[in-house]
Amino acid sequence: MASPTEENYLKALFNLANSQGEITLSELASRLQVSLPTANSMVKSLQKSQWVNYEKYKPLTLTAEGQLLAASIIRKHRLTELFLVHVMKFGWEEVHEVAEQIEHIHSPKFFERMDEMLGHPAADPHGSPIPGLDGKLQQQSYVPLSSVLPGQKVELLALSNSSAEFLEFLNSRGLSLGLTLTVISTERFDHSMVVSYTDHPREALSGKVCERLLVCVQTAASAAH
Amino acid sequence: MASPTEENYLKALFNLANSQGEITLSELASRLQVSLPTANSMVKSLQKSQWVNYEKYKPLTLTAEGQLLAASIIRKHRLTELFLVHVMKFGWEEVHEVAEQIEHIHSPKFFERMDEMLGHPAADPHGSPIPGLDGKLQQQSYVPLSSVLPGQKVELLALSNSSAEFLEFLNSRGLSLGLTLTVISTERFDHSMVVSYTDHPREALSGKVCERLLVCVQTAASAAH
DNA sequence: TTATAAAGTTAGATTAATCTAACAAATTTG
DNA sequence: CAAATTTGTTAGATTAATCTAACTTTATAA
Repeated sequence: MASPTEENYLKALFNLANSQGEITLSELASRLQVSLPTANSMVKSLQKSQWVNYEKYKPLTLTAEGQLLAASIIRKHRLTELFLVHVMKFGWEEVHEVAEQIEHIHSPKFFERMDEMLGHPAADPHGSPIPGLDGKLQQQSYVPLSSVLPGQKVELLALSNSSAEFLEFLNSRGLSLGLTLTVISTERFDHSMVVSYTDHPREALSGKVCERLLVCVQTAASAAH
Repeated sequence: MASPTEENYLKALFNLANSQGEITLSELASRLQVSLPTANSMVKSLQKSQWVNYEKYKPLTLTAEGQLLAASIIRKHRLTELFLVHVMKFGWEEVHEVAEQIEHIHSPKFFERMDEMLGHPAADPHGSPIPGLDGKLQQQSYVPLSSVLPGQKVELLALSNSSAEFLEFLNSRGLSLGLTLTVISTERFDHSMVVSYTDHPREALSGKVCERLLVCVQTAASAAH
């Protein structure tokens, strides 16, 4: 069983690998705010547990087992964030710190219940995908609403930025995550768009707003569900 | 800030004090499943943090600060148990282990939200009181329904035993925590009772059931709310 | 009331996670 | 390509939480 500290190292390695490919010790150390020798000795001990492939002076990689474990922690983190926001009415800005703690709770059931209560979400509110139980990251296929062509139906799934004001604005227009939007027209002039959705047959959104709304173009598969 | 380990020592001391008065080192050690020297050195370090009064060979006591901290951890534990059962639909038997972990989460808001969502409960499902934010234990005034006289109005607040079968039985009769019951009559013969409550003007409950239902006799104050 | 048992203490070792100082390897660059 | 810089490693120390072994104090009881 990994300690919370070890779990943080695995998480950092997973995130670095998914954004940079090659992982160096110093990147790991600076990400975790520890000294190089500390990271070095921890990496050796993670190797002993078969979670990390380590050779002197070589870049670091996670083993298959390490990836699975890391993904499960990130899954717990992102589920927690969503749970705090949607079930417990936290603000987006407040959730990270708490989620950093709750992600280390050992209880499959606790997180499966969160998952159920949230309706098995595929991504967190910032558009970062939530790994499945198999540790696989569904590749995110979000695009900003601003890049969608007129006539298309899309699902609003995430926000690229979620300040309190922006959220209030969305509330005032009846916009919430999960909603299906149909693009009616776009305006070359200022990149504003007119869209329709539940109870809103014609709503104009500024270009700035459209860039911040992350959507998924509906496929046959996603529409069927 | 107390580590999770220190918090467990404080919690054990609080619980022992509330059930035994005098606390000896060996009681503490055996409660926490650690050796005497381990408990001894931890107690010294808790003394340094001003949470425990310690003198060689003397019984242990918590300082005022220590009591407050211990009560806050127990509060978090019991709120978590209730939250897991009522919001996340865990079974009573499953919650303890998870609550032992979650009680160490540092986030006042997280637990205040639980408290709100649960309607500021005064006791956990086993009738153990939940300390308030001030660390005070409201003295529990629960009595088994079986000891209530006919004509009295009571509030169902806890269960002395909560097996799955018992809970199913309660569900089948529309009985849930928080409900107000009026005792219509009691039967000398088998200690069964007839009570009325929402949508159930006349329900007979066996003596066994009545012993397991913990209720609070309504006062003017509690009824007003 | 002294001998034995129980409870508490001290000393010293271990493991995990961290650090600084000193050194070595690899990489960058003049 | 050799010098300088960056990166990685080793050695050795520290703190928290734990242990066993040995010893002391307090309590029990013959």
